[in-house]
This record gives sequence, C-alpha cells and structure tokens, in this order.
Amino acid sequence: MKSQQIRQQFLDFFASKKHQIVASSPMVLKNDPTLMFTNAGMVPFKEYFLGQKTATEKRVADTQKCLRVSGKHNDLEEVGKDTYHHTMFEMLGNWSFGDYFKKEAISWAWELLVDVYKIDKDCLYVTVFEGAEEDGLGYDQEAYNYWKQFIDEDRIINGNKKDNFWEMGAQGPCGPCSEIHVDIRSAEEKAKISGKSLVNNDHPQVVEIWNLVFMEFNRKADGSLEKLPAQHVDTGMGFERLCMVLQNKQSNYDTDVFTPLIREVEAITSNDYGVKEETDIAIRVIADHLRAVAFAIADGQLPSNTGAGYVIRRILRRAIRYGFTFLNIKEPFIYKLVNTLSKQMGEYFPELKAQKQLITNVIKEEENSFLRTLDQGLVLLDGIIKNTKGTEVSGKKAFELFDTYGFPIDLTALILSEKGMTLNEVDFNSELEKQKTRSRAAAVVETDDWVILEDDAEEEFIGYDTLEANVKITRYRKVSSKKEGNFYQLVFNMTPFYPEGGGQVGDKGYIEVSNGNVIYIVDTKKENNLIIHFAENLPKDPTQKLKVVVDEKQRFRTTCNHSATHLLHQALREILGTHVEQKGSAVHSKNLRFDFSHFAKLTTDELREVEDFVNARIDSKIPLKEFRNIPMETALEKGAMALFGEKYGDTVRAIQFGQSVELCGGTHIQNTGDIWHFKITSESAIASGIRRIEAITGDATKDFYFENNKAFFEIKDMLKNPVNPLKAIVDLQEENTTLKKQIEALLKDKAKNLKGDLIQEVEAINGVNFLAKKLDLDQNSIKDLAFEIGNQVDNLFLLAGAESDGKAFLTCYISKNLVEEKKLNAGQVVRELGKLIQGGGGGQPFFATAGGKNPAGIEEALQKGKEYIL
RNA sequence: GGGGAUGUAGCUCAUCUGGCUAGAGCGUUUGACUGGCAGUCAAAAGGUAGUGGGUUCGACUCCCAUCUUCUCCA
Repeated sequence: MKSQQIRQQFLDFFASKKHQIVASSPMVLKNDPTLMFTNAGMVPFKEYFLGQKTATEKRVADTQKCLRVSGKHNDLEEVGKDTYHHTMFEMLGNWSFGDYFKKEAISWAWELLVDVYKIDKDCLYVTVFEGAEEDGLGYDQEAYNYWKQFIDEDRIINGNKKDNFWEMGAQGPCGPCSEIHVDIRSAEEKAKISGKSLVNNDHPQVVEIWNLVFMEFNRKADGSLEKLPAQHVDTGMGFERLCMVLQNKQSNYDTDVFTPLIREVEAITSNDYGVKEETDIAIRVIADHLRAVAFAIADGQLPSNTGAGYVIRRILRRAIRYGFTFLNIKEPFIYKLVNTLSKQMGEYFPELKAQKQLITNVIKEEENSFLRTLDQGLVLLDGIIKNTKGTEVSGKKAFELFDTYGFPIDLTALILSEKGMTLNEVDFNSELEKQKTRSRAAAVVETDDWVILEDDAEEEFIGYDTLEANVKITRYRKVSSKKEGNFYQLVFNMTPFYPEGGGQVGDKGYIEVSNGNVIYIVDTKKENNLIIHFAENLPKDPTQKLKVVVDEKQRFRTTCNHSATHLLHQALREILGTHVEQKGSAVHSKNLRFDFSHFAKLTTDELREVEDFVNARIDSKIPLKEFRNIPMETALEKGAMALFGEKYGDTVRAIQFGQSVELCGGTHIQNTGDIWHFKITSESAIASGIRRIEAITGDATKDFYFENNKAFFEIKDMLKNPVNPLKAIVDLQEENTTLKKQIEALLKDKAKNLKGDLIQEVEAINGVNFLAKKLDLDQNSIKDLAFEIGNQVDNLFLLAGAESDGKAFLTCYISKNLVEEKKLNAGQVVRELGKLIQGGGGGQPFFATAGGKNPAGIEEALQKGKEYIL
C-alpha cells in the first residue's frame, strides 16, 4: 500500500467515526514564545487542553507535520545514523475534546490497525500505566480491561510513569497513556528472543507506533494533580513508522515516503544506497533534512542566523556537510530534490507545490553560501595545521574555526585524522560550554509564578473599538532579566492593548492608578492565547479597578502603516503579478516593512507605479469594511487570499479596503484617507527570490518631504538659486576636477622650484650633503619634499622645521646609505632634538618626525642638527 | 538576545608588536611584437583604508561609537 493511501485510510477511518478531518497546522509556530516548531500532533490543540478555548468540534482527526531537533531520542546529530529517527515527520492523530474516552480510543485503534490495515495481531504489544505512588495514582485497570478484549493478556505490558504517564510540561494537563508497539522482526528472530522483552528498548524493529493519551488531570504548580472537568483523548501515530510496518520494510527509509528522494540522490550524486554504511547515512541525512527544510520554508520560515531560522539553517547545513564529505559533491545539489519532494507530497500538502520555486531558490542560495564558508574554512584549517607543532591541534583553535568561521567541527576532526593528526576535543568542548554559559547568562530571565487574582478563562480584546478601559488584573507575575531589570507581566479581564502579532508591534500606554500616578506599559505580547502587558511596576493594590490607556499617537501611526501594508500588498500583486506573496511583515509606528516573493529588483518605474497605486487608493478615501469572527470559508468567498497558516477551529477576521481583502487580526484605520500619504523609502533583497520594501505613511511622510525639501533649498541657496540646480552641480563638479588638476600642476611646479632652491642650499660637510631649514609647509608636504630631494641628492642629511597652530614640528631624512655607513639614525636625531621643542617623536632610521609645543626651539634644533655629521 | 570575526584599487587579498611617501595577483586602458586574433612584453590609470570621534610627533594598525557582511550560541 502506498503511503498516500495509508494516510488517506487513517483519515477516512476516523471520518467514519464522526471525526472532523482538519488540515495540518503549520510546522513553524509564530505566536508561541515557549516553542519554535510544532513538535507533536497535540500542539495546535494545546489551547483546548489548557482550557483557554472551547473546541467547536468535539472529535477531530488529522495528520500533523512536526519537527524535532532536540530531545531524548532526537538529537539532530543522531538523525540519519539509525533508520527510524527523523527531524520532520508526520503524526497521525485522533482527538476527543471532552467527548469519548478510553473505551472508544482503544477499540478504534485496534480496529484500524488489525481490521483495516491488517496488521497481524501477533506482532502487537500494548502498554498500560502501572500507577505511581507519589501521585496517588493506581494501576490503569480500565485501559487494561478494554485491551484484554482484543489482545492476549500476556501481550499487555505494564509501563512506569516515565513511559506511560504523559505530561505537557512541568505544569498543565496530563494523564496516563497506553502505547501500541509492533514487532516486525523475522520469525526466526522472534523465536530466539521474545518481542515482549524488547518493547521500549530502542530496538529498530520493535517500535512504538501509536500512543493513546487519556488526559484527565491537571498538574498544578505545587506538583499536585487535580481532576480536569472534562476528559480528553490525544493520540499520535508516527506516519513513517506505520508505513514501514505496512509496507513490510525494515527501515523507515525503505518506505515510499523516502525512496523517491533516495533514488534521486543516487542519480544526482552517482552514489548507491545500501552499499556502504557512511554513504547510506549521508543519503538518509539528506533525504530527511530536505523534508524538514522544505516544509519550514513553505511555512514561511527562511534560514537565518537567529531563532527558528537558525535551526533551519543548521539542519540544511548538516545535509550539505554530509553531501560534501561522504558523497563528495562540492557544488549545490540538494535544491534539485525539491521537485521530487513536491511531486510526492504536494498532493496532500499543497503549500509544497505552491512554494516549490521559492524553496528551490532558497536552498540553492544557502548551499552556495555554505560551500563558500567551507572553502574558507579549509584554507584556514590548512594554516592551522601548518602552524601546529606535533600532531595535536588545540581545541581553542578548532573552536575559533567553528565559532567564528562556521567550519563544522566534525569536518575538522575528519581532515585531521586523514593527516594522522588529532584534535583536543576536551578543550574544544570546554570552549563550547563557556560560550553556551555566556549566552544563557545574557538571556536569563527569572519568572516568578503567576499570582492569580481572579479566574477568567478568556481575556477579551476590545482594542479594535476603544483605546481606554476600566479593567481588573486577573493575574500577574514578576519577571527579572539581567538587561532590563525587574518588571511585571499583567493580564487583565479585558484589554484595549493590541498584542504583538501579525507583524504589528504591541501597544504601549499606561495604567492610571487612583492617586493620579501612572504606571507605563512598555509592551504587549501574546503567550498561549493570553494577552500579557509588560509594566514597569505593579499597582499598590492590584485588586482594584484600573483605568488603562493606549498611547493613541503611536497606535494611530502603527494603524496607518498596517492598512498601508495591505494596500501595498495589493499593489504589488496587481503590478508585478500574483506570484507575489507576503513572506514577512513588520508594522511599527515609525515605518513598515514588507517582504515578498519576487524574482527581480524593482525598477524605479515599478516603485513609482506601486506608490501611485497605493496613493490613489488613499486619495479615493475607501472606507474600512471589517468582518469579525467569520468562518474561513466566508472570508475566502469575499476574496481573501487563502493562507497556509491558519489552523482548525479558527474563525477569522477579514479586513477589506475596496479590492484588498486580507485575513488579519491587526488594527486598521476607518478610511484609507486617514493614511494621508504613502512613500517607499527603500527596496532591497533579503534572500534569493525575496525582496523587501520599507515605507512610511502619514506624519512620517510629511517629515520626510520636509527634510528633503529643506535640504534641497539649502543646496539651491548655496548655489545662488540657479534655474537648473542639477546642471549647476554637474558644472561645479567639472570645474572642481579641472581646478584640482591645475592646482596639482601648480603645486608640482612650486615644489619643483622649492626643491630646486633647497637643493641649491645644500652644503657638503664631511662628504654629507647637509641641509637644515625652517619651512612654511604642512607636514605632508615636507614629507613629500624630503623624499623628492632624497631621490635627487645622494648622501643627504635633511632636517626641516615647521610651525603650525603654535606647535613645533621637526622632520629628519637621512639617505639609506648614510644610515649604514655613518651609523646615523633619524629616529634618534629627532628624539634628541625634540627635547628642544619640548616634545618627542620617532620613526624609522632614515625618516622620522617629532612634534612639540615650543616653536621657539626650532632654530636651536636646526643649528644642533649639524653636530651629528661633524 | 549574547559572543567572535569582517570591511583596504573594479575583483581576490597582503601591509607582523603604530613609523619602509598603502602593495601584489587578476581585471581595465595604452603602447610594442604579429597580416589579424589569441598570446607575450612594456607602461599607465585606479585607494577619504566602512563611517564619525579620540589617543599620538605619526593611525590601515590602538581606544570609543555606529553601520555592513559572516559566524557560533541562546
């Protein structure tokens, strides 16, 4: 059975059990500070389990794209070495939000595996929670009883808290779970060792395929458990493993999820899979990582040097590294696999198809840049090897190569071992540890427990309609960070403050306390569906009613910029074409930034056209049409662009200005006329195929034009108000260059004369051509002159004095042969004579300068100069 | 967010602890050899050393600020 069918059968099966089938949520998370990527099927539904939101559908099933790069069994550096771990994987899941529980979850799981997928039940084992005394939890007899209706009792295994009690984190919803394991070893091996003893023992062919979590408790901050008001089911089945089982393979990588990619790698790189262990690992790494990176890019996460982008970059670079070293490919090739991936998975994940070109470009660009880094590193490593005495390269050097130049440490180790050298790994690791400690120390934020004043499940956002409100604090906590000191995070029962999101910055403002004092709110952010206000202080009495006020001016400017961003988006699609898609957006009060997919630099004409387009819509004073809490389908009917990034259960808000319809949670002006004016300030590239436009609106454009205009009139004024200022400047420039040339010629002439005069004055003393004179020239000219004369007169000893700004300067030039023959040293001369002008100096033996603050001493110094050759 | 590095001629890079009027290769231009091209030889042009301050007799070099790019960590 093909993997596509396996996925479809799962979804069909649960649809037949009255489940709503929903699309996968994005793998990249945007509004969760605690998590960068969806790392389990339950992540998109977190809010329902936390009780922050009520589910509209009680039964749901889906396949969720997930990414794991760290964790017990998922260290990035381990992926590819075995045959069953991945960075990106699909997790099939069925969910009950306060609906069915253990009985249905267990019997449906069995029905699907045995009756639909036809897995031999003699291959299956299940585990049941054995209980935990410290939590006062007993054996999960209920689950056991349901299982024994289907499976031999000796195939039911007890599991401890670590394996069979699932928790979301240190706090929050949790509950016992029951896992289904499958033994796919050959009959012979099964005869030798019983599968039962291999369950949960990291055996590649005795693996867990499905985990059924029965969520019924809430872990409180003090560690105690309380019963949840409703019971939920959360299941997760690894899709790749399921395919391995159903396709009778011994490795996930031998299923048709991966084989098309592996065949393609073989073809491109002329390496065969299944011949040599290290080649196989490299091919697995590439096939796995390509999926992770491609899906991340499709979700809008480009490789970068911070945060989630950095994780993606690291994954991609690891793949490049393996190709470079073990497949011996020294040029970009991974990008070529995108086509295959998109063909294979684009059917179910249309974002892959839609973004294919972009993914290809971005990967290719990233490959190129990393290959450059590798080249540079190879040269540097060569240098290090040459400068190393003995055979051990210091860990510090290797760390520098890694830390500063991005050269992978395993490559360093490999190259060294090829040359019979070793690497001091202990030192390297200690350097790495130091750097980690440093980074952590800088990022340290101490967060106290929430102090809950009032239980209020949903904090209402009222900021679309008002900028002021009387509110109560429902919970608060103290946070201290090294950089910003102490501050408080407050949650209100309702708030007019817009939390950072959708590219728009969070609101600032203040809290009015009873005695007329104010407490400033410096930022507003969203965390797990809570709107959190960052305040400098806590009101004396946090339980009283408070008046909170949003900074109106800043909000208005931000709002103008946000609405203008929509118009800009429309303009770009209209003028450049529909390949333009938003790739990022930042809306501040000062300006706006919009990143979008487009293949070429915008011409000045295009930029002008875009500006005009937006301004035309501002001029036509289009009123805002706002649709709150409408189902996605309705929004799409209105013409909103379908975005990959919405998840199940979301009702959306649509913002319409004429033809521009967007799904958006941001704040918007009532009428485009309010924006007043729109002006692009820069256009640039941020990645292959991605351009960025920065622009300003409203007041900012007034300032912009005012400043420019002012500068222009100042320039015109300086030029005596010419009719054609541009021509005046060109003329001026031309005049300037001819004058420069003339001056240069004159100076040369003058210098020649001066030089001639001075040469006349040179006296021969003891076979040395001596000259000591005070000159009315600047230091640079004296230097030039000295060298010029030195070129013409042999055996020259020249001492020059000069005065400027009340300071005295001495310059000494001595022909090189004199330096050697007579053991003269200009530096020494200048240092000694420098005392006469109350200063010091130095230089090289044949040319030196000194400076001091006593011009009166110049004459004496010049006199004394002669003594050196007498 | 924290650390490290980086910015010098059109390009790739030198210039050691401050001092050889900032150099090389490639490229460009000109000339010579050749019937022409390729090629060889010769010569020339080309630099506010990212920017702005500071220290110093003297700063590409040291200090401070700021920007660019790269990179590791969180």
